[in-house]
Amino acid sequence: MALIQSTKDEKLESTKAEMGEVREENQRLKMHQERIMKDYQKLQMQFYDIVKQEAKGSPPAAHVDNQFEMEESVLISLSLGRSSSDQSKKDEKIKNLSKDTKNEELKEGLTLALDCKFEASKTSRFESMQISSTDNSFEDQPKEEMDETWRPNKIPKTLGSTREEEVSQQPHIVEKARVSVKARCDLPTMNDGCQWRKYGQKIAKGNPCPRAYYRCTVAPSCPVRKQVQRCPEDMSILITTYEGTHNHPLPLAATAMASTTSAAASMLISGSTTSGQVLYPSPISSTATSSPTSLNGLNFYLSNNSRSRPPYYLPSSSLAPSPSCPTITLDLTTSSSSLSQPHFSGVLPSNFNSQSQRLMSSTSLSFSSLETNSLPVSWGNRILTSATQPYNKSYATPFNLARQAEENFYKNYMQKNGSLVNGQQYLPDTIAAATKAITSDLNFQSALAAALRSVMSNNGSGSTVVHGNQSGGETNFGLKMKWGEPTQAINSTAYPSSTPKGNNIGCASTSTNSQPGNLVFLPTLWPFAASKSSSSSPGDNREAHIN
DNA sequence: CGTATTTGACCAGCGC
DNA sequence: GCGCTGGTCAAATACG
Repeated sequence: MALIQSTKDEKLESTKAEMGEVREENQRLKMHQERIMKDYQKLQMQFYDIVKQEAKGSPPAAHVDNQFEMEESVLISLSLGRSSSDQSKKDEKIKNLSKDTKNEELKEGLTLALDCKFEASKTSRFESMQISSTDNSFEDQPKEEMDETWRPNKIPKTLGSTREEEVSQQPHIVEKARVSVKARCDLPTMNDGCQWRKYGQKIAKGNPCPRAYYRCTVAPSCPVRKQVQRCPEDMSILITTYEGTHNHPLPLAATAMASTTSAAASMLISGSTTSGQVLYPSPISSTATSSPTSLNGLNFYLSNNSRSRPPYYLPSSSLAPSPSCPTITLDLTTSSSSLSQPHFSGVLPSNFNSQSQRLMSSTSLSFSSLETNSLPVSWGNRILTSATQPYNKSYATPFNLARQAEENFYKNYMQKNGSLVNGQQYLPDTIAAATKAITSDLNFQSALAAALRSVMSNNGSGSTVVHGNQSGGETNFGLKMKWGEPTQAINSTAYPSSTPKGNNIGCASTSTNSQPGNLVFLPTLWPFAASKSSSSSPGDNREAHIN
């Protein structure tokens, strides 16, 4: 009996102890919550202050803390190509945020920088640019292309014959390019708004991390593939390589990535075709070791830091200098000193009929406007998770009301700019549109071309800095090219031709003869969401885990 | 049970 | 021709 009693006592004691622990934990959580709420309210106050000040026409408060800064850093990219300084970018962003501004010019800027959807229908400004990709819809695409599947390894075989003829008949199509996006992401894949089905996984040579192969499943015949691989140097970095053309309407969320990659690819293509020369890059698509000094929105590197990374840095083995697949890498991981510095890395194809005459260089642009661990919302589900979860409106606390007000503010803003789908933010739109705005700019292209020519004529030594600058607040970008010592001479032949496809993410074709200065495509920007995919939030995308 | 993922097999390209 | 490698297929398996 006494034994039973003592056992009960023990249980009681242990339960009490457990309760105590739980209570303590509860207290800690409460404190944590209070702290978060305080932070939030503080941020909110700052936000309203800024909006208020903006309404008065005065500059925004200088101080922002991390959270706001993160948001800001995202939005900074909205003004890429438009403003010339960080402060002006901030101002721009603030202006953008004050949605009700009557400033038409500002609206134009917004449209230019933000709104993929608007711009798709807006043909005046970039008419010359909007060629195939926006039009590569069902109606305009030849049926054989519609049904065509991705044949990365078969490209060289098709070069000689009908393919080339097709290419010549389709001036809008540039050669096939791959766009890889390098971003920090804890998730198995970046959430780019599309639906993907995993169809394979392979261990690539030189990289212990398996490479996963995905196929777009938004439409059954969609030839778009992507490869996902972790960067072995930093496992938190995810390298996603896109290839192919969506032959179906994209969900808005997906247009973001498509636009971004397309812009990157167009830059890659236009740069190469403009120069009329082939850069045989290092087999490494590297981020530049030199930090850009030009902060005017865009920095374009050509550097010889090829040895700085192991070969497996490449997102795809086939991305090793492939004649048929020039690759550009959007590096969203660089935490540079300037938050607004974009970063691209481009891997251009070698001259495919020669022994590799190499120029140990790569092109790179940085779009790392976010802090190191931050992804655009829909790419990193961490943030998105909070965005997709509706606030519990049953609690009509001042806190919640304020939050709802702010939510509505953003919602209106995003809806106005076509970047909100089902109440969710898709910040890649931001980057995508910014990229597009940049690459759509003829000045940029000409500056790029000039820089390339300059670099070429420099014969691989020294550095060249070219600034394309258009005053009047329209475009302003810096183009910086750093050049190292090429291991071999540049081979000045044109890009090889490849699979002819209008490609919103960089796949397109030209004939063997490059067409200088011919930017051939722009992102696919569907003004509507696909019926199937529009209902799918990024969280709905089922993507397999690597490992 | 339907759909997605896994994973070994297979195929093509390429270098030697 | 052979081996290596990347990419894809498809049967088996897992999952909801």
